[in-house]
Amino acid sequence: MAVKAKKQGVRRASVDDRRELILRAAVEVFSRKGYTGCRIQDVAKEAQVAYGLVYHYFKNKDELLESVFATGWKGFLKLVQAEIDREEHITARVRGIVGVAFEAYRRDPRAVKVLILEVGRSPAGGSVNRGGAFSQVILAAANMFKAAQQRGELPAQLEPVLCATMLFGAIEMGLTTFVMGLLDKRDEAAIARAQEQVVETYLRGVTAR
Amino acid sequence: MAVKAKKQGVRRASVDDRRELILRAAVEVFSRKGYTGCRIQDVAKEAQVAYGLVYHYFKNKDELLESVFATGWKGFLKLVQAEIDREEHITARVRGIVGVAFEAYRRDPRAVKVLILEVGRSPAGGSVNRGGAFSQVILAAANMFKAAQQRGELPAQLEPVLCATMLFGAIEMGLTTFVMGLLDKRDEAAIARAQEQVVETYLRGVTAR
Amino acid sequence: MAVKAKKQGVRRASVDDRRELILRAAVEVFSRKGYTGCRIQDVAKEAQVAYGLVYHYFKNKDELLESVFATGWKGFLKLVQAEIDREEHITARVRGIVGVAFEAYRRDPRAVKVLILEVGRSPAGGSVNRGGAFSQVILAAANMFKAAQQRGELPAQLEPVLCATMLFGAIEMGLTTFVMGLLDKRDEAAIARAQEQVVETYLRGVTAR
Amino acid sequence: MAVKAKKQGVRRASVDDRRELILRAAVEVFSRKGYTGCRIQDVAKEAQVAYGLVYHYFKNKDELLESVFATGWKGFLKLVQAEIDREEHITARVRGIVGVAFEAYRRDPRAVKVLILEVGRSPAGGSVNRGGAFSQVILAAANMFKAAQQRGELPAQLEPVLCATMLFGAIEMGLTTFVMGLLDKRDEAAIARAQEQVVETYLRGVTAR
DNA sequence: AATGAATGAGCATTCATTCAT
DNA sequence: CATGAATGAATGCTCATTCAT
Repeated sequence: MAVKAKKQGVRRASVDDRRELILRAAVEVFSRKGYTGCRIQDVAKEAQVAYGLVYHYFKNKDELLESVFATGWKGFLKLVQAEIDREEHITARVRGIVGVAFEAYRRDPRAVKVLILEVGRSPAGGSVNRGGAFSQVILAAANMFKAAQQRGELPAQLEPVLCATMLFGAIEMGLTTFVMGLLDKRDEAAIARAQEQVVETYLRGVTAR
Repeated sequence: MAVKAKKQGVRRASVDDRRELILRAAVEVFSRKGYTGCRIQDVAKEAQVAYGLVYHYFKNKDELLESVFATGWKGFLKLVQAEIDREEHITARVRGIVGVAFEAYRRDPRAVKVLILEVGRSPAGGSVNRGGAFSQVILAAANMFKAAQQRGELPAQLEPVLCATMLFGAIEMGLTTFVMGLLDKRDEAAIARAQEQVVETYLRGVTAR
Repeated sequence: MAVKAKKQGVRRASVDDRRELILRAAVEVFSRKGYTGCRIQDVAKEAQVAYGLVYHYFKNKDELLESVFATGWKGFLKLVQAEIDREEHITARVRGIVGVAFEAYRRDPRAVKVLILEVGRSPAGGSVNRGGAFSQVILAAANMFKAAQQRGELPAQLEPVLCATMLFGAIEMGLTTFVMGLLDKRDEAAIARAQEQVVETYLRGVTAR
Repeated sequence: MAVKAKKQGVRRASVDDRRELILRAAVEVFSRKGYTGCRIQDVAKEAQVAYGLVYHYFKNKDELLESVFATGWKGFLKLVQAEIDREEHITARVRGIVGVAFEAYRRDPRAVKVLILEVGRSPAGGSVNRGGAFSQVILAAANMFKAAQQRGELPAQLEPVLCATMLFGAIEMGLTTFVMGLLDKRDEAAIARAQEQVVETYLRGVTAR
């Protein structure tokens, strides 16, 4: 029985691996060629699997790309949520959130590039979910800001939703500076400085009176 | 000859009208369906001109979309540049730039939506030019910040390029809040408050020490 | 103006020709390969037009095949209707209808083969219309039989709808005998005898008491 | 050994059950989606067996469908043959054949629908066998009619093959009236009347002089 | 300049069939 | 026997672009 369980485990793992393999390949191709340029064939070739297997794991192209977002976003969301839930002063939480984002970029810049450049773009169908995923983070952060206001850690007159969108706007654009090549993405120190400046500027902006 | 000249004048005007007509139609369709979903046929139908006429005025689809950006961006850029060139304290200029962006949104939300959702996000081909257009504004603003630092209006330790990207990030996300429906886009007062908050937060962030 | 009208006429005619050309080609391929085996490419090749042109005139494969039915059926329907409307004894009308069907077979056996072998078969969508077209004839004939009953030309206890379906069933099977090769389709005399037998048997069946 | 035999017996029965199960599922799906729309996967799902198991019992899709016909047809054929072989007047035999067909419809309308809508109508591949199955009944009936003519029960000038095709045409169309919804398939009395009319009309048609 | 019919390469998607487990 | 993952050829359909009128 242990053996059988193990076998099933292996099989399961194998299945997950395959799916994961294709997903990774999709991220790769997607980040290189963008949404439109990404052909299923390229993904299959990149993953070194047969053409039709992609359709074994994903209903269609849209769902595949959807999953790319969902997966990448889910990981990010989880980490961000952990920072949001941290029982600390709002400044520490904001620092944490920015840190999570920059760390993600350092670890897998291509995945972040996809998330940054393609979120909100797509044929009608998918946009809902992606927009939804994005909204989710915004609203979670907005709640965090609202609570902070009630604890007196933040000026009451600020609109929490705007605080949230501006935070992620600052992060996004901070990273975009590297993604677009306006600053050198291989310069670790520059990335660190950018992170610092995003955090400090944002915090001063929302807290200083 | 006068008659002929007049005729030519009329014709030219007519030509420009046609071009303009198609361009406007492209913005319309583009904002509705996004880059990928925008078919030449849709544009022609929207402009109520014949299919092939689009190819008289634009070499191909890419050039058409390129022109959409160029035109929309050119107008925006001109106004932003005017604010950048204004001989005033950096805070006034920043206020001006944010004002220009929000005003543009109030006047033509669809065009702004296109600019926001599609700029810098595109299949390989056009990215250069569009990215270029975007970079242009960033770099112009970066220069403005650098000069402001030299005049002592801004802390010297800030990276000017990041100041610029963060400014536009804040603006973009401020507007995105409405584009994505997180805040009510028909609520004029909310838009005004958002503008105010974006400006104030940003300025406090970069100036407060 | 006359010239212009002529030109337009020519253009129209040309357009109709193209459509017609493709339609004929579709009948040809369809009768050879059946519904499933009929590839758009084959139709295009048969019509000697470009692949995409088929989609210029027909929305998709289904609509093309739909049109094949509609066209073929329309012609048949018109002739049958003429017989139905003839102001004569029911026996003469029935004779006329059978004559129309057999004549159509003599003239274009392939088209009749398509009509006979493919009616009622197809992906869900199309079947409705084809079934509808078929129902139309049945119901028209049923009305004819009902009127005949009221004129006392036919026993009152017969169900008119059944009279109609049985008539066309007799015709269909009479022709099927040749389509399936149970009787020699090149034997003109055999066809004539079959027509005779279908008519006589059917009429005796419904009239004799 | 007894045990083994028993086991084999059980296995055989089980095997037959499995085969039968798949066959039934095929009829089901086939009647719902038609020849083209019937995917192996659908059949497997309907039978609640694994995808590949279908290929243990049937060489390929064609053979599966072939078997559907063969099985359904075999049962029908057997009953029809029994009526054909009955040592009675031709009218009684015809009555019997019609009765068999209508009874089959009452018992399993879906299977009859498949037989009616798909027999003799198919892509090249399978047509031979299916057409063959159909021809078989026709020819058997034709022989019956020929013998009846020799016994003087039927006019000699009738073509026996045509008598046979017309009989099955009348039956087919009588049932088609319900299959196509021209008459209410839930109205038992209507079905009975239809059967009556088909028999009487046909018999009067072929016998009355 | 204006029209829209014609072209065909490109791509997503399906599905019968095989095969390792 | 049983399973369902894996394969890839086949094909419908789209849409940018050209061209005759």
